[in-house]
Amino acid sequence: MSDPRARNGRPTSRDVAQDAGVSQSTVSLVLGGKWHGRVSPATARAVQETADRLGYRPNAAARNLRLGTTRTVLLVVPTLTAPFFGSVYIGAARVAARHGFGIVVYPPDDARPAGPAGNPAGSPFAVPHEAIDGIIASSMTQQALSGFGGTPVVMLDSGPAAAAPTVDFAVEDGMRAVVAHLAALGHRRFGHVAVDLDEWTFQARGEAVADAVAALPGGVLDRAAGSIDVTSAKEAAGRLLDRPVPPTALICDDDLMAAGAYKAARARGLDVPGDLSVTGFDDVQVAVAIEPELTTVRLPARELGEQGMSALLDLLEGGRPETRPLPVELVVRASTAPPSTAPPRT
Amino acid sequence: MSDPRARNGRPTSRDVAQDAGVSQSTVSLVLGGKWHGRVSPATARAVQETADRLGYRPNAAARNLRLGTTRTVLLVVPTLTAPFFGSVYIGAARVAARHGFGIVVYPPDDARPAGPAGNPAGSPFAVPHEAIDGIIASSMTQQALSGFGGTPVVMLDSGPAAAAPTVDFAVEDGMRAVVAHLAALGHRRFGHVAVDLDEWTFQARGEAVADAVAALPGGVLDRAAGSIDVTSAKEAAGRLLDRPVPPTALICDDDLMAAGAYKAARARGLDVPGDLSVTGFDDVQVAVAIEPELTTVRLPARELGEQGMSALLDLLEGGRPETRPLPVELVVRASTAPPSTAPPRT
DNA sequence: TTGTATGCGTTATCAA
DNA sequence: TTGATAACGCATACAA
Repeated sequence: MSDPRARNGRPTSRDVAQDAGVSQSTVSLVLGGKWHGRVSPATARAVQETADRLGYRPNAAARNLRLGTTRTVLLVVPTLTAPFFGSVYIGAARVAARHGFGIVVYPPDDARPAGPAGNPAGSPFAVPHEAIDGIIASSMTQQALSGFGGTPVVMLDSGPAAAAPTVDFAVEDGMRAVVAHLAALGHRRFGHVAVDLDEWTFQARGEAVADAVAALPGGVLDRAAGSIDVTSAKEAAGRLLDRPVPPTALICDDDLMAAGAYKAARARGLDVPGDLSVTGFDDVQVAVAIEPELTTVRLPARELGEQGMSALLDLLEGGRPETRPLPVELVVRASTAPPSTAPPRT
Repeated sequence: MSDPRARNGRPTSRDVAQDAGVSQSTVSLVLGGKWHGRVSPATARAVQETADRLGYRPNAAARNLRLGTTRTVLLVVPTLTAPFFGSVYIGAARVAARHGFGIVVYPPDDARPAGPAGNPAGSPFAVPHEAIDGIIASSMTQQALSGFGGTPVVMLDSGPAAAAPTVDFAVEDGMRAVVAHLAALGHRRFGHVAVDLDEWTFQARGEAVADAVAALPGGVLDRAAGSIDVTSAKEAAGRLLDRPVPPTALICDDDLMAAGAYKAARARGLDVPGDLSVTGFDDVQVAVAIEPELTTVRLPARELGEQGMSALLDLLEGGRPETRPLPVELVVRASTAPPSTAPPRT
């Protein structure tokens, strides 16, 4: 016997064929939906019925092997604990569904499978071992991209310098809009609460803030970095607030960090926005959960997913997808106001 | 020619064999890591080198077909926009990795693929068509479970009545602890801001609150339902607060809803916790992002994922996994205090 | 209208 | 120590 595995209880198309008294190819034809004019309606109906009765479900591995395609793409995201990526998924899944594709999500997080037992780590087996046609990688560092082999990849929110087709946000526009808004309110002394991650989007945000403030007569910028959580952001914001001449506005790289900035302000008896203006970035749920509601930059996450999937589809068909940065939108809410001390007159 | 598809540029083990001047089975042995004592070290090294040089990656579909197993399980979650499920994933992925399994996430959300083009909707092809060994379904309604065919399933947070092995939280204990905490503070008039979803966990929460309040001398309970978002929760809480005799404590089914309750209170000039106590459930990020920080019930999400994966592994090996509800923990923070008006003395 | 034969790329058995 | 060979389940070209 050369059959090493326990024969799974699942019926095969052969079983269906046998039970229905037809050949396996007929079953394949019928269940594949391409029997019209090739199989008699009566036979087709019979086959369909036996398949249902037996609870037949095609073996995906066999089908994939035969077809050479899985109509499945992998969405790789840096984390699942940020609601942002849920929206990216929804956008991508919608477009995918329209083309008969499925999407699975693969968050590297901290727990990568080691590959099938018995294989040395670092072997080609160590990468996600699902059968997929392509990959959409969102907001990853460049180095995280290694190991995808020859699989077609579209990168999201990873900057124009990426080694693959990419869809980006116009984050620079967003930061410029933030600074302009704050400047119009009268602010000149800014603090940038930055994310301490080596990803394009945060670097771009940082540079845009620096440039915009530098271009502002009398503008001065201070900066502190932290990780994307409330406590770390509170500390970073606190450092800025404790300077001899503190900023009158805190520009945060992320909405959650803005919540931390609120806390730093409150701990120092500062009112937001009366004594300190605060802005966020992303416009996720938390922006309207905190009080006062946050002035922030809305990132069209769903659209990012849509465009990313479209680009990948294009790529899979041999095209060379071209994309433009997605426009972002400043959402002014209640966390920004004129500074309490008059700005220095020039 | 019976090869309908474009031969993908990817090298096969045959290519490697040819290039290395050995047979395909030798390549398989070497790359499979089981060549010790069966292939000469020199040959093994040569094969390994050619494989690397050619960038060989094994075809997952073929391997899956041959092995009859994919060492991949599907984690099905109701949504990806709630950070809770990110933690569930991490837990499951950790356990999976230890056993050489991978996990992909499948959020049904609103965008299901329609199945390969040409197949009638509702056919067996309409389900997630990846090749997987098992399914972990978290916090789903019972009906969403249909269509999984004969694939082994473990359900998470879906109640003991589920038609499959299940891992649950002791949510009733959590709600009892909340009511006890509030009662000890002196509260007697409670409002339950409930989630308007037909999932076990919310039903259990509602019943536990009702029972606990009923068991409390002088306890009265009011109730309003809404969806899991700030605005809806604010409205629901507002309805409770506008009663002729409003509650002195609002028990929310979810942390995000508690944020909405804060807003309803603030809109009515009520101080939290001075005039109104508020509690949440889940203990996700937002609980410490809002002010005052939220008294809530911590759900060990990661552990849920771990236990779920362990149970599935057990199931896949033919076992009958037994699990106990996971203990939850009341986390007292700053949103609860004695009621401002003395409780009615009995 | 239906059945037979073939191959997808891999792993495992067996013979050399 | 190595190579030929079969089989996994399916979709298709082709023959009947």
